[in-house]
Amino acid sequence: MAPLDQTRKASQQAASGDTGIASRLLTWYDAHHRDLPWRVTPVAFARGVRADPYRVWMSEVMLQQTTVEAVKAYFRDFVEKWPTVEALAAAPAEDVMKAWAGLGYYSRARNLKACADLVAHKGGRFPDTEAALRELPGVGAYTAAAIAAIAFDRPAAVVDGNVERVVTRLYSIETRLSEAKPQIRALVETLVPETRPGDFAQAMMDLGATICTPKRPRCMLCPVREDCSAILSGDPERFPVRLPKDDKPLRKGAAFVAERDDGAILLRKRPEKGLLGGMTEVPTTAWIARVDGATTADAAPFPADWRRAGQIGHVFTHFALELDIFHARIKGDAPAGHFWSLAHQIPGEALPTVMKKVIEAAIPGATKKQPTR
DNA sequence: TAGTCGTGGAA
DNA sequence: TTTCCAAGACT
Repeated sequence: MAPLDQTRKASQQAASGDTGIASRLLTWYDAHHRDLPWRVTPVAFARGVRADPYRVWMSEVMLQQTTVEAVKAYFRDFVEKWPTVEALAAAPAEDVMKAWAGLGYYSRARNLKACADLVAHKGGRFPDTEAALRELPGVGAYTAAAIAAIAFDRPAAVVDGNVERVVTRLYSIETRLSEAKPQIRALVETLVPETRPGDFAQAMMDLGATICTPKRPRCMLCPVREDCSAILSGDPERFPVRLPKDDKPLRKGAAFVAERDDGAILLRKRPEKGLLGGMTEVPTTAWIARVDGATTADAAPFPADWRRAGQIGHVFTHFALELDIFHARIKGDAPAGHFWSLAHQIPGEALPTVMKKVIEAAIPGATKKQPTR
């Protein structure tokens, strides 16, 4: 079936009152939904309970390109520290970065803070329309639709990676995913029910996360298998159709862990923009593509009795990194642009994971909250 | 529009 | 071990 025909057929079904897919999905969701810290259960929703827009927004930003399991602990920590958007707006940006450390994509944390400041300044209420939400920093098409649907019960077309997978399978969309997005959105719009659009969105995502998985989908358990085109072909894993990815280049460099006699470590802050923007690091060389790999202490930001302390590897989204680690004990004041972080402060610093690896390589246990040394 | 931006778990 | 990629946004 041609793409336009698929869309037209779905439109006719929706227009003629065939809400079968949404209906079956919601029934399944009532019985099999995941219980998540930011979620209002279907039973509570039926009693009139509505999600707190602040918590919905917080969870959606954290969940951008991030797994549910990784988000849970951070979400609980954030809403405990800052229960309201006003509380988050009143917090120092540094504290927010520290609390976000380890979750990745750190521009999200900056945008989170900027958005909280903006919303709090405008009275503390989040906008309740997709268009107005879309204007907030860090809120794109997906997140605006998700908040509108989940927090404000609006029939927005919520399209994330799960939904793309479910829809491309339902309709066996052969078009490359990057080009199929408009068609996918149009199809989702035809599926969104008048009632419970928020639960429908969450049901689609739960289906994608637990049944219609990227690998080995559990089609036998799927509530919409009778509606699914891909299952007939016997190879639903084929969808969505993606382009093969390029290999990641390797970059190398050296990192320098300077330790004071009392266990303090010399740190500095990265520029606000770019990779690991606004986060804290130990001094390092530039991370450049090189084949010799022979880093020496000559590259250190200042002279000291640098001793090799091993090597760590880390994989970012678009490159892999190998860092040679050097360790030295130094005395005196921190060089310009650097600061000493006391041993008990180090676990709470805004250190991205790669930097925790570096410090651990030189001083085992230094970044752990309960030092074993 | 295509590249940039983290991390960790699953297979 | 390697590969994939997760409730994407921004430029």
